[in-house]
Amino acid sequence: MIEQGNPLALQLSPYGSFSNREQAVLDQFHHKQRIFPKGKELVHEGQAAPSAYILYEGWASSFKLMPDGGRQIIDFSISGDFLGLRSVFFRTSNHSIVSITDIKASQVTADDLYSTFGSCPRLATSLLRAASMDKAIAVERLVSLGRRNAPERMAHFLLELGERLMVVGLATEKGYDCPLSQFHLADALGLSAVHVNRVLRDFREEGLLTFRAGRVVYHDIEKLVRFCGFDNSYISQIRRLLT
Amino acid sequence: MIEQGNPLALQLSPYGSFSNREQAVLDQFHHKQRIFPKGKELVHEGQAAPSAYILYEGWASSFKLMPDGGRQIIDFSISGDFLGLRSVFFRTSNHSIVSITDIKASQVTADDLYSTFGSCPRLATSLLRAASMDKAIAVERLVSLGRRNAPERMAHFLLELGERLMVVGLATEKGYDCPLSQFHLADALGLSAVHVNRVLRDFREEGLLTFRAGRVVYHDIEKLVRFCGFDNSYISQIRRLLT
DNA sequence: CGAACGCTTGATGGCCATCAATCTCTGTGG
DNA sequence: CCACAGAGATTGATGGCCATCAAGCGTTCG
Repeated sequence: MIEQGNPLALQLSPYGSFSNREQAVLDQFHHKQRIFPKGKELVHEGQAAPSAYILYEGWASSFKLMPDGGRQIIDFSISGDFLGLRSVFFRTSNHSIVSITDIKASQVTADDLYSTFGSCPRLATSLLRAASMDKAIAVERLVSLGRRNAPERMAHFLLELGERLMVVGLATEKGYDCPLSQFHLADALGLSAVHVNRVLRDFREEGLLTFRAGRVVYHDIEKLVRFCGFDNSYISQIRRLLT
Repeated sequence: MIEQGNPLALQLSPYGSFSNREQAVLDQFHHKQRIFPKGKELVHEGQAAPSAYILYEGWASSFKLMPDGGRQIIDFSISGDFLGLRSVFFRTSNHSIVSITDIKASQVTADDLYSTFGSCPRLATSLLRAASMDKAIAVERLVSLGRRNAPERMAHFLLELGERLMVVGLATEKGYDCPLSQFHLADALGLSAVHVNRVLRDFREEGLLTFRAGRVVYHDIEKLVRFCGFDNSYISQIRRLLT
């Protein structure tokens, strides 16, 4: 029942399988996809953004700029994620969204969404659940920034990312490809890029994991999990249903 | 059209006025309210929580406990807020919710919600919007923890709280009553209680604001706003429509 | 009246930001 | 084909913000 080539369906499918009609709506979104180049600003903070996006391939980041030029990355988006859902309900978004790599995405207007809500209420519920998980991730990031030190933050973040990528088939228990720079990590974890570098070096020297040349390789994933107290239940609820 | 005595209606009303029928549904929730004592655990992390709550009076906090005994407060809930919406869609919640004061709240079951969605789709949309704003607040907290120092965090937090309280008529431009201890502030802002104390002392000595004996009094609110770069647009969208 | 809780202030130290310099790699234009 | 620029990675030195430890105070409540 699940179309393998549709990551959005993959992300939503754990919440129940879809009827033909619902599948058709999902595929309709899927076929409207376009290509956006790396560095393209999809949503600008403070500006009206009448449409959202479904991301099918590539990476994007949502962030907020500080008056002093600093940047706080709220989240990274990967294959199958919804972008800018918030900006559909409010007039303006409170953060910007920019593609990190070239991406394939389809634009979804507010009207698309509202009509979907009307004709396929179960899809609406699925969306709500996806949004809920979105918030769960934000909560975990909050905990990281508030109560974990730099190495714990890094470990937790990289493990979480791996779990999310595994849901859409882009990671194994060995590791995953990751186009993020150390600056990206720094801005997401509330650290300086210099310190990110040191933490990654320590991880390498202690045989925990290697992040190099755009690839994350686990060396001792269980030690990592223990070290930062990673509990994947908020993500694996999904995976358990998939496999 | 707005019933003055129903804070939930007050919080949702900015998104459009309600029909009689919708108002009736809201009032139905309103009349099921019960009293819970201070310190009551409404939702326990990791446990099934089949129902959510609508808070009508008093304060609550949602938080996550760390393995080392530390605590990260995710958010405080005030009059009119929805509690544990997440735990309705997932089997388990990823954080606990405990009342800080005695509270009046009504329990809302998952079935209540689903049937509301069916009969009053505009209420469903209102809820989605409320949840969206919830996330906006989480995002602001993320930015605070990631990129602001202690005094900026404090100022931003107290201003945001004031704006939220003003929406439900519990704050003026002079200040507001606030039952939070310095430990609460510390656990929300990712600081130690000792440092919270020092920051508040500095605010007092510099004539910015006074937080004492359960009351926050602004002395120079504009300087505060400038100091931490507070932008209330994500909350005031609501207030502007109310007044 | 003692205990518990929250608030307050001082002293010490560690984590991580900041500044600065070097190195690699990639792409680009002369 | 090479020189050059620019982005990202790496390492060292210095210092500041804030955690931690410790002690004393006021208030509330059983």
